[in-house]
Amino acid sequence: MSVTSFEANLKHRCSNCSLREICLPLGLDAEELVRLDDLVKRRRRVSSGQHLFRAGDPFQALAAVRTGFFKIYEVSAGGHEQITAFPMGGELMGLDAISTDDHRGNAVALEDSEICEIPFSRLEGLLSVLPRLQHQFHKLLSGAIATDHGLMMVLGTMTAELKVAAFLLNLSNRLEARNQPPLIIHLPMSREDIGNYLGLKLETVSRMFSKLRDDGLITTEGRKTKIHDREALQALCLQGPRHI
Amino acid sequence: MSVTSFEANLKHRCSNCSLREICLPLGLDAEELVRLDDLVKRRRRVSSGQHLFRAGDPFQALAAVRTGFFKIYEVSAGGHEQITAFPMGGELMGLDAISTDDHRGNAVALEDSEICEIPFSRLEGLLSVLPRLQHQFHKLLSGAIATDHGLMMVLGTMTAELKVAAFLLNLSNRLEARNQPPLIIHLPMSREDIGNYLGLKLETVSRMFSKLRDDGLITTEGRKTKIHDREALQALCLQGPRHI
DNA sequence: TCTGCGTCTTGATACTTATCAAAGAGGACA
DNA sequence: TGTCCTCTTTGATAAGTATCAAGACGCAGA
Repeated sequence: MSVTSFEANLKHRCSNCSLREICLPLGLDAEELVRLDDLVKRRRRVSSGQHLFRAGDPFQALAAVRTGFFKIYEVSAGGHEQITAFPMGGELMGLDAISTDDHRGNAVALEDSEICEIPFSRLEGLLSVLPRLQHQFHKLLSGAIATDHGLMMVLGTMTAELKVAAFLLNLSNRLEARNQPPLIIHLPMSREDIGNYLGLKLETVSRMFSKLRDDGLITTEGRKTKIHDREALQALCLQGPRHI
Repeated sequence: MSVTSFEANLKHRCSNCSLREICLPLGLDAEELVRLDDLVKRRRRVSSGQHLFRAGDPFQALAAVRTGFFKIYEVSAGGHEQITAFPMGGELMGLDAISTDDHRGNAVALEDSEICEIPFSRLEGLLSVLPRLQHQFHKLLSGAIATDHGLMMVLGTMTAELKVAAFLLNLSNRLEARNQPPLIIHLPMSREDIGNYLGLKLETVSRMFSKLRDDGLITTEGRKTKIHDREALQALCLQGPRHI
């Protein structure tokens, strides 16, 4: 197993984490942060291509992405795979497992990554005594639902071109929320992964990248994508197919 | 406003509710049930076609469906609507609003319905002192995420015929979980609603109903649908498109 | 640097679903 | 009971995306 632990030094604490405004610590005071830090002892590296958990694994802990990128996919009874999320820094993985005590999704690192492990039963204990942490946790759960609804909207109402545009804008916005350059996107996932996520085939994804490039909205260099006209991308998503 | 209150008599208590094994009360003892009942004072009727809440409304309470059927739809910035759920008895509405303090979705009753209103800030207070209720609430939130992932799977991987088959099976399973006849489905939503939910046009939905009927899997009589061969429907969903 | 292999792009064609159109069925209300 | 209106079904055609196929590109390892 290439998933290794590394020491919980000062750099690896919620109180110092650059993602604390996005993740569980949001809104906590210093004393509460200590309690949370005490819980989130285990930080782990997950190297590119490694699974952090698989469907059927017993659920014991949530995982927050610290650095890197993951993909979460589920496999239907019929064997079809569907990627349900591409979690990045500050996002929680495993929330859907609370209801069954087993993981439903599979989590794979798309690049060398680090995660913080949050033992769930201990977290629930802490929630009871830290109302602000409880509320923030509920906000994160609720936000995950809202995010999923956003993807449903994409899957249900958009054409291939709009899906890809919305996908790039989504990444751009999430980078911006993390104070990273929002217009330079290094996609860690393949065209096939993007297609799976968006309900498209990889060839169609590739064509739509080409179309957006030909229309001057983006430039592409393999997986490195630059957004040239963010407003036009947004307008495209807003207005929908041209004929409407 | 046709949303009216009715008295909280004995029949309208979590402890006597036929849905208590599906809803928030699951796993609570008698004493805990009293505490929850105390919270869920307000029961309301919502007549067919009425909105219970709209996007933008301040979020103050969750709502549990007691009887009847709702649809939840969201409107994108571009004005496209997407139905994200058809909640029925025992299911919570408004979970996605916790993260923003405003509702994102719109809830409309598809038939005369009754709901239980759960003031959210008071609920959070109660969760802190009732660990079992807290855990059940987290399970319901988590289950909502898992349900959404199931819909993503449908939207992203299935053809029109499979989508409709999966939709009917989903309803059938939910009826069964409520001890209602699982093979007789009275659809309270239009073909257009079903299509919106599944990412299809209403004509396509109609054609797929006809196809399933011609294949002997169901019979239809307007919105009343009977499942004749549940196993075949399940097999259809499992195996995917014939050519695979 | 060269080779090999997986990923990506592009093209031609087939298939699925949307669109446009019209007729039929069902329910609400007078 | 009859009429109106909405919803549903069905058909013909168009559009969008998948499929099949081949070549280009890029990266890892020799």
